[in-house]
Formats: sequence, structure tokens, C-alpha cells
Amino acid sequence: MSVRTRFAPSPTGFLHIGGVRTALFNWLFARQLGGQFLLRIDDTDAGRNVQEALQPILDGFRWLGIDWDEGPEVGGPYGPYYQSQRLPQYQSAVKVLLEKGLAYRDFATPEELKAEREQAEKEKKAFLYSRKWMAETDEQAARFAAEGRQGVVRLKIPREGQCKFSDHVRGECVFEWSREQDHVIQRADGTCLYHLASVVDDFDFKISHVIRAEEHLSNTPRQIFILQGLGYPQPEYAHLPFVAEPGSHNKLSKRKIAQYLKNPEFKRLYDSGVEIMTRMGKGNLSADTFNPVIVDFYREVGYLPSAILNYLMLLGWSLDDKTEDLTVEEMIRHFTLARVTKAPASFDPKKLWSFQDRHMQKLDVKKKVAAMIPFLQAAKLLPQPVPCEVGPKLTRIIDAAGDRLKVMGDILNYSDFFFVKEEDFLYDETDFAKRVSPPQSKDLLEKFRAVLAGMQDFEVGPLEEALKKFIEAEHIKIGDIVHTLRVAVTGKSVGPGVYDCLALLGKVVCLKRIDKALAK
RNA sequence: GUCCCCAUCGUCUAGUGGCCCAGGACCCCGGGUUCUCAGUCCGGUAACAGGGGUUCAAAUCCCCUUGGGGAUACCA
Repeated sequence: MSVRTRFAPSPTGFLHIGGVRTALFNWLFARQLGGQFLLRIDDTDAGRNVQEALQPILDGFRWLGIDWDEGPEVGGPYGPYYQSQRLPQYQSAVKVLLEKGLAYRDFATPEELKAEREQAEKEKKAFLYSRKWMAETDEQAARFAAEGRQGVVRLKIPREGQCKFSDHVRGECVFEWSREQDHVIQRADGTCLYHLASVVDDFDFKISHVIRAEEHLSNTPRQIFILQGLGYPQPEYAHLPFVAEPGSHNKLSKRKIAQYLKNPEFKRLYDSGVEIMTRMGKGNLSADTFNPVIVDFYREVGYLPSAILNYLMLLGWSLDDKTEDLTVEEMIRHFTLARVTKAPASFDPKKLWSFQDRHMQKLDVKKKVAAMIPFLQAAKLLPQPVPCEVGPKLTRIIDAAGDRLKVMGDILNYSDFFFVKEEDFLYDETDFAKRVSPPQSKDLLEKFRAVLAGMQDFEVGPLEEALKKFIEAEHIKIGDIVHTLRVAVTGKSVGPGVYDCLALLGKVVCLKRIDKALAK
């Protein structure tokens, strides 16, 4: 039988980082074994705008390179893949269970149930429904209905014995049937509940391995009861520990974003993203849709999908005692359920940052150029379409900026002065006051301007040579002139090497800006 | 409350009875290199939750305690 795994997002409007980790493990597992990975949409209670709320999730997966063989937008032989469109399948499964006596119609009111529950609590006993309003025959049902009661369908869970199953992460699991409730599988209005739907879907989609978050571990017995009742084969199970909040073992939640922003490291990551967005004129952001718990954040700011995947993979999984960096191909090759950790792992923004850093360092310049152009365009530093001479120039700029570019959006921090029109060129006032304003700085700048003006070959090598000669002649240290020079031509004190800046700016622009600085 | 799961540096982890007075990575702290920043190089701090067993030997096995999480919904 071929390996088939699935991930079942509900259309919430955004892709959560913890969900990606679960999806990633499913995807890696299927890809390694040459199987299929599919997406099923849990939209049973979402109502309208499903498509709208689903789009960011699909976009997120596509951006990350997690592709699905069956599901929304790609279809597949076992569809529909939306739970909201599968009610007939669920209802016929309920009918089978009813016919086999493995489920029953129940007419208890919520109040009656609540009373039983409270009674059990008072006696410090585990609650177990008395089945007082259980209708096993049509007559009983009719009698209850005549009283105006609404009927639901419940599972008739055995009250003795054990449910045993094996889990790839947890090992052998044993649960007492007597601890299970007679869970409702169908509401009075005929709609069905998650556990039933999930089991039916997994069977219809021929899912071989159910790889999901550990919160479903204790739901597994009731699902096994359903699938056995339906005569389905049992899939393999693997329950993954969840991704926890930064610095705690609580499950990472999209609702607690405000709280996470109080974490300094999380905040820093967030702020760096906001800064880049602001430069692109997208500054008015809501933390509900733009923050480091949501995948869109990383796409917008220009992270590398491979870095995120690499980080997420090592959250609850390891290859050995030293391997950290893996390409996507290596992830697929090495992944194994047996090496998944049992304890929850907390999300560490700084560590993610360090993966991004290393993946970026290994990335080919050509790819950086292609990826950074849209950022420059969004910040209105480059026109659309891009003039052909920009390619080589941008390549040199990116080379010069080197490892300073941590994310694609960083190009805006290191290259604006290369692209800005002369009339829009501005100085950072603090840097200018410190590095250019002092009279001795201006003197040196003026003298060095003359040297630059006399140069023919305005390239890195000759520029460096000229500057070295200059400091020797003036009996100064390199630091006495280089900072002044940098601020004069780039407007700020931080950036690529000065010789690179000078050469890339070109003689005309450099002289113009030095004059502007001297006149200021 | 009841049932189930989990527990190694601040964080992610290696460790499946002797190779571990516990290894790697991130962070942090020193120092070298460099025109700034970034990077890079060298070095450092830092953990087996606690208590009982079992064993010649325990981070590793067992029990208890503690702490955290999950399930107990006509949520998914």
C-alpha cells in the first residue's frame, strides 16, 4: 500500500508556524517514501468566505515549497477535499454505525446532561453518561420525540476492556474504554462532528499514516472505535509534540500574540520586520495578521523558505548530535518518525534567525538579486520593469553588502543611497554631526576630495591605494578619514566597505555628495 | 476532580546501563581580525527537577513526589 499523509488546516485566514511544522513532517514522510501528501480542509463550522480565508494558507504552503498532490486547487481522485461538502459520506457512516448497534440515538437535553455531569463531579467520580435517554428502537425514539426532544447520535463505547494501539512516537498506548465518553457524532440537525468526519475522510482518502499534533493522542481510541465499527483498516499513528510559546511549554497560540510581543526577542524579530515593511510603504500592519507566529510575516520580510523549514524540522527532531544545517533534499532523505522527540519544543525566534543567517550566506548572488528586486521596487527605489543595467550593478551591491543582508528586505537598509535620486539624498543627522561636522573632519574631506577628483580609474583597488597614500602623507590614521568619507557619500555610518561604496557610486556622484557635505 | 502524556544548559537538542564529573547549536560574556556594521576566528559561563530503589556500575531501568501539557464539548 502506498504511503499517504495529510494535513487538515481550517480556513482561519493565516498559516500558523506550529501547523507548518506538523504539515512539514507529513510532507517529508510522504516525499521520502514516494507517497502522496494531501490537504483536506476542515471547514465544518467556518461558514462563508472559506475561499478567502483559505487563500493565505495555500499561498503560505506554496511559498514554503510544501506542495500537495491532492486537495484544494489541484483536485484529486477522492474528492471533494472540503469537509463541508462531504456530509453525505458522514451521514451514511453514521447510519452504518447505528445499524450495527455501535451508535445510538440519544434524546437527553443539555440540562439533563449537565445535571449528570455535576452529580458525578460532586461524587468525585469520572462522568459517564447513564444512557437514560438512549433510544435503540424506533418506538423509543418516537416516544422521546413526542416529548419534544431533539435527537443526536452518540457512540456506544464499550464500558470495559482496553483500546491498544501503537504510535510511532509514543510507542504502545493503552486506554481504558471505560474512560471514554459516548461522544456525539451527529447533531440534531444532521451535521456531523469532527471525530467521525476525520475517520471517514482518512479512509476515503486512503490515508496510511496519521501524523498529527499530540493533543489528538487521547482522541485516538474513539476514532479507532469508529473505524473498527465501519470496518476500515487502521492507519499508522504518529503523535507529534506541539510547538510551544517562546520560553514556556504552553502551546503556541495565535490568540496570544500581544503577550508574545512582550518577549524581548520576539519583539525584536517583529520590529525588524515592521521596519522593512515601513520602508516599502506597508507600515500600517495589524499584529493579528503580521507577526512571527504567522508564516506570511517571513514571506513579506524576505526570509528563505529553506531556513524556516530547517528550523522547524529541528524543533522536535534531530539527525544526530551535531547536524544543524540541512537542505530540503537532505531533510527529505533523513527524516524519520523514530527520531521525533516526545517533549514539546518552544519556538525560539533567535534560533530561527540564525538559520536564516546561515542559509542566506550559502545562497548564490544571482538568486539574491532576483529575490531582492521586488523589495526595491516596492520601496520605489527601482522602476518596473527593471532597466537592464541594474542587474550587474545590483549584483555588485549585493556582493559588497555581503553577510549584512540577513533577509531579502535588508537590501533596503544597505542600498538605498545607491538608488536614490540626488535631490532626495539625505544625511543621518546624528552620524553627520559626529563624523562630518567637526572642522578637522571637513578639512580632511576637502583635501581628499581633490585626490578623488584627480583619479582616472575609480575602482576599489586604486581607491584603496589612493586613500592609503593620503593618510601617509597627512600623518593620520585610517579611522580619521574613512568614517567621514562614508557618511559624506552614503549618508550614514553603517554600510558596506567604503571603497565598494565609492566605486559603486561613481566619481561624479561621490564628488557631488562630498560637495554637498562640505557646504552643509 | 478523573484519565493519559511529558521532564538533560535560558532555548533547541545528543545520549537506549560503563565511551558522560554529560557532547553540539542558538543566546549570553570575554578576546583576535577589519574603515563602520555584518561576518569570521579563539576562549568562557551554563543542565541530567527532587527523593527512593534495582545494579559492580544509572542521565539512561522501576517507584513516589513535584512541575508542565493534553483529554474529559452537540470545538477542531
